[in-house]
Amino acid sequence: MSNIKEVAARAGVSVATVSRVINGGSVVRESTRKKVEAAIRELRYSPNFSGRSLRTSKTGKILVMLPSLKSFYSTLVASTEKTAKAHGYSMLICHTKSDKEAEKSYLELLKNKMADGVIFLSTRLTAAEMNTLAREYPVVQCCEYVRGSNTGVVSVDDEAASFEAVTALIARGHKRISLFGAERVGTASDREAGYRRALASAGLPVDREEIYYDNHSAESGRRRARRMLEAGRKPEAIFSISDIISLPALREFYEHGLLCPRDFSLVSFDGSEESSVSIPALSTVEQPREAMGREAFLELYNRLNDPDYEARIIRLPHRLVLRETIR
Amino acid sequence: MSNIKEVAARAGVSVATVSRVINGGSVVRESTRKKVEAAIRELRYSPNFSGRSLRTSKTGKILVMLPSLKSFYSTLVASTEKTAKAHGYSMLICHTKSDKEAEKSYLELLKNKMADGVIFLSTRLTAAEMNTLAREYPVVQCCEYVRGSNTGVVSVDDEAASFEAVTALIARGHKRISLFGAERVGTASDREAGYRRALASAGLPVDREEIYYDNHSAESGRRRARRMLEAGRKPEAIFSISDIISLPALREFYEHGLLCPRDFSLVSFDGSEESSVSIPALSTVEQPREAMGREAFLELYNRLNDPDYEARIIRLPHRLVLRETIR
DNA sequence: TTGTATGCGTTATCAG
DNA sequence: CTGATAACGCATACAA
Repeated sequence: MSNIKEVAARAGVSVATVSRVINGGSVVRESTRKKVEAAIRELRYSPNFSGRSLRTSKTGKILVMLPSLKSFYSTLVASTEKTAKAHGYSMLICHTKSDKEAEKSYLELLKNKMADGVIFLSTRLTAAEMNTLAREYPVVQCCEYVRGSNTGVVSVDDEAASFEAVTALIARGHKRISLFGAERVGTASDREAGYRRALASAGLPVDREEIYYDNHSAESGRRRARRMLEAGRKPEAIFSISDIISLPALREFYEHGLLCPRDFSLVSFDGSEESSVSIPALSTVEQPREAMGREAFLELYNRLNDPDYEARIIRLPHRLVLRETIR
Repeated sequence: MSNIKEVAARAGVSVATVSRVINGGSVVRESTRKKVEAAIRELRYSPNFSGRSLRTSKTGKILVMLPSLKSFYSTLVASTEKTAKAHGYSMLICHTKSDKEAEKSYLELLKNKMADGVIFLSTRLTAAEMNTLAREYPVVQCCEYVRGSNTGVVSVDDEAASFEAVTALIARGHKRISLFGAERVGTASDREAGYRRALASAGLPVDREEIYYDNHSAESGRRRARRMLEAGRKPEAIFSISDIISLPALREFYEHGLLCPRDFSLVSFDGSEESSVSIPALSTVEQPREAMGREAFLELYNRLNDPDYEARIIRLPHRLVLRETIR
């Protein structure tokens, strides 16, 4: 409601002085500072960010592109935000629903000077589009990322983690291991690569019929299971690239009388809250969400403060958690 | 990068004309419009929102306060956003973690003129604080809300729905029905009221020992179950005010050898995605998320366009879905 | 240590 | 139908 001019008038000083008090850093006589602060309080003044960012061409805001609201992201995003806040930034969440158009529309906020940078937790952009974007704005991809992009990247070693997960299945004596995967995104390919390497290492053949591609949604979990059953196959062991896929798949199998680990084994990816709560509890590759969220912001922050900062690829350690879905 | 002045220069017109083209509505000769549009394209111009909103004192943005990222909110929020977009607004998600300070800090965006209004999907504000806020800004509460607030409200009839849920339990012959509830928020009280009325209607006593208060988190689900077992009680039937609480509770009981519906029954609230995927699938009160998200925006929109608009309380129909957790 | 003046990018008023 | 210009709220260079 009130503006800096009114505060200045009330405090009997100029707007410049009020600005100095607000932003700190400058030398202001203690007594004037007191007066100004009193005026600010009395008028319940808050700076107008449009005015400020018009002037400074900074917004103090970053975007986080979220494909869906699931609790896996809750702690991750909380960690990003905490770190951001500690560095004077606030965070705005963009709910993209894995929709490219929605994503692009949110990206307009960058062009419109409503935000200074962006962290992708998932994206539908191509590598080319991503690179174009990153040339102009600070960009970091976290967890998932597209291959061949020159943005900052924070992730686990998806290939190695998947290798480990599938190897655990093999160690339990499983020979026919299906992949519930997804095409396109770099992360999914890496996980598939780990799957293939694990089979190869064990001298097991890769059966193309055992690879089930679909998108990254809950429905797709059920769909994969149904496809498998309709093809006349019963699961023996499954490596699934995401908890979000695993849970509905488990449910679908359950509805067909197939239970884990009695009838088959499953190892999944993400280490979401749900993985430890579900019945049976999922064996899964846990990603260090706290650290990932933090590092994602920090990487962005470097670039935010230095246009010439060279983007890094940051790999964080995963942890394979074996629970009830493996025999 | 480029601004309206550069576009004007390139098109050989004044900035006023460019503005007219951008905003439509005004009469502009077809040929000049073409020229301007070409210039905009060539310069890849996007309007600077800070400049615009400084001038118009509108932002075209609304805030959505989200206590946590869970898939229950995914479709709801998607529906809000779709409706918002259709009305020329974009939506920013604020991840409050049910933390009052975080909430307040996001509310600054209103004061800072970064957003025009706010939808709460949950809040820690008191009724007084909520009312103060609503006097100054457009505010709607959706799903959950605090009692005695004069904001717009969109919800189901929590009392009636709970009555129905508990009555279903009673109809199955259950006599000792525990409540997994929460104090404070209006919604939780309403659900508790429905629970009490159902018991009373059936001539069943309310045993205070069977009421388990705690907060609205996943951990609290396990905690409640543990408390019950530690008190030497086995569950017979449970009415839980949220799926997010029910699932971990089920898991905790399961770890103690207690299974649903073999050993006890449970009816829950929300109708989240997880409720139909879990094993066993939850019996739950389904909220019409799509409609709720839509109506929440619409209610806000009314107030956005008319400061004198009188806030309404909008009740939407729920649906009791009986699945596997009830015998 | 403080004040004055300018301009950030936009829209809207007013004149032409 | 179009152009010139003031004003929105703020931070800062420069003057004092």
